[in-house]
Amino acid sequence: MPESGLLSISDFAELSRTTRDTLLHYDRIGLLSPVLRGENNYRYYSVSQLAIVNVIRTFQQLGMSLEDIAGLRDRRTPELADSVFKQQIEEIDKKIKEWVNARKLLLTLQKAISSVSYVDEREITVEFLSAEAIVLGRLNDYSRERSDYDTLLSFYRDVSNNYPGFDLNYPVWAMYSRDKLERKDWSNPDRYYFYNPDGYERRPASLYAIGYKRGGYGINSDLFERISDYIDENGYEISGDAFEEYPINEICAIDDKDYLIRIMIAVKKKEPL
Amino acid sequence: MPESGLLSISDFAELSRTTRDTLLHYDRIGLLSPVLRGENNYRYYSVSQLAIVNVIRTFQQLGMSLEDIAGLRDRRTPELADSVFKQQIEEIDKKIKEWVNARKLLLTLQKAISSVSYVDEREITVEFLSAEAIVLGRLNDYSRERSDYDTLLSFYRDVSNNYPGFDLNYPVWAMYSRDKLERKDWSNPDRYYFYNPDGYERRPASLYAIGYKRGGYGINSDLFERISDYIDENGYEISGDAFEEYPINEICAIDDKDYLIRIMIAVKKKEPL
DNA sequence: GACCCTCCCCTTAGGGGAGGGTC
DNA sequence: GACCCTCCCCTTAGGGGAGGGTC
Repeated sequence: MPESGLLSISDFAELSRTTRDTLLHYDRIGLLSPVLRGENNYRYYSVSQLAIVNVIRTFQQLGMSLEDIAGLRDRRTPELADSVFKQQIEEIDKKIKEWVNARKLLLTLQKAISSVSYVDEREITVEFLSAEAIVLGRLNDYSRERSDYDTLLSFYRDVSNNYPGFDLNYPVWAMYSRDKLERKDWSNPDRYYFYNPDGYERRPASLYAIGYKRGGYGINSDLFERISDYIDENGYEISGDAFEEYPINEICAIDDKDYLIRIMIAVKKKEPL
Repeated sequence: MPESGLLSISDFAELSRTTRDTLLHYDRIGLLSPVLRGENNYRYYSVSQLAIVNVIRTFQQLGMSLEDIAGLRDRRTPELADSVFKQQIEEIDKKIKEWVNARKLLLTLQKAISSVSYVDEREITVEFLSAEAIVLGRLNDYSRERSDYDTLLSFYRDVSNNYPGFDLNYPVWAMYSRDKLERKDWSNPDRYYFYNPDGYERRPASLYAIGYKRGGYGINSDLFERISDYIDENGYEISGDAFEEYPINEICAIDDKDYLIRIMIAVKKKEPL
């Protein structure tokens, strides 16, 4: 017969927002046992054990193993608890930062996709785009690197070494500099970049001539030609760099025929002579 | 011989901030395989696979199983990715809220402990305390409940039902109402409460006569007497409710002889006649 | 010497029954 | 009928070798 104020295992599980199984496990490993076993061998927990479960659960959330938690329990003093709680708070602040970063990544990926949900690939348009924060690599050195892939690899290594705080989570795109474009040379990108809300550089605010094309990586010269012709024929001139991106890529498409390339060339209206 | 721009498994692990073992596991279960196997059977990854690993890792962080992630990969389209990313962002917002709540709990527990690190238990003091947010229970009904424990249990059930948003993570303390104190009746607490930064009620700002005592739960009348005598002898009078707490309790002490009870009685200076 | 391969065994924190007793 | 018990088997995401080949 349960004493007054004692809780059966299921009632205790409900109030502590855990499961019966979890409490059985805690009892088995000796982490938290009921204050009383009835004559029927039933487990009875006291209300004051609720506070203990909550601390256990919070420490678990933080990635601590039940073994380590039991270790802390056996050595607990006000001084130890004070310092552990302070450390845990710092851990939580780190976790929150990680989640904020993960959120920024997902938002960037999602914005890339939704930005092209109503695109007509046949059209070239001229639009004003506001500045976007990016991480921009060094000038690619094709005299030293064997291929596009090697320059890309150098970019990753560079960012990895020079920006230890930055996750390299974001898909990487290619920039072509203005003078190259004016020579109609779009053979090799000059720099790599990726969008990142914490980046120090900017894809500048400007008018951009924007064109799209379906297909896998690498085959872009025809699209450059189309946009270039459009610029010439519509009274614009190149006024800055070009940015080449794949808003639809292997992350959200299986077949590379479905990939979508977008090239944006900074332009301005030609001054009348 | 590796082709240009391809990465060995260890290099790829380093750049993608995972481990070799993890990549071996992904390959074994068919989640992510290298683009190429060398003639020596070595695994070679391409740089564009980095973006994939990052998405996998982010989904994993969110608690998705590798099996589910592989399922998404096999059905991926821009539309699906768009909606999954949006859902994930909402998940992250929930997680962040959970961490913020865990942080508040730890901070409350830590503040309770550090508030008594330099306490002299023999002294009664009178101090001004500012208001603190609390969750305050209904008036305890001792005609219906069998014991202290039952009233406490009712409190938990009440809060659990009426404040579904609130975690019941915080240790619960006891309030004694003013009129009871004036009759020097400190037999049973009138309400229970716990500190919670989101609570709607307040422990009011006031002068409080504060006393401490070592020992386990329940034996408090001698401390009430001491504080009451101090109030009478030093020209104060009771001006509000009393709050009874155990800043040192089973969470941070093993032996209940080390527990520390604190009673705070709201007082004011007696008006001269 | 540093790196790669394929087995194969091990772990944490429970969840899911089966088979039988208790309120 | 709802709840409790014990026993036993199962899972996910890798980590840790051992034993042998490759750069």
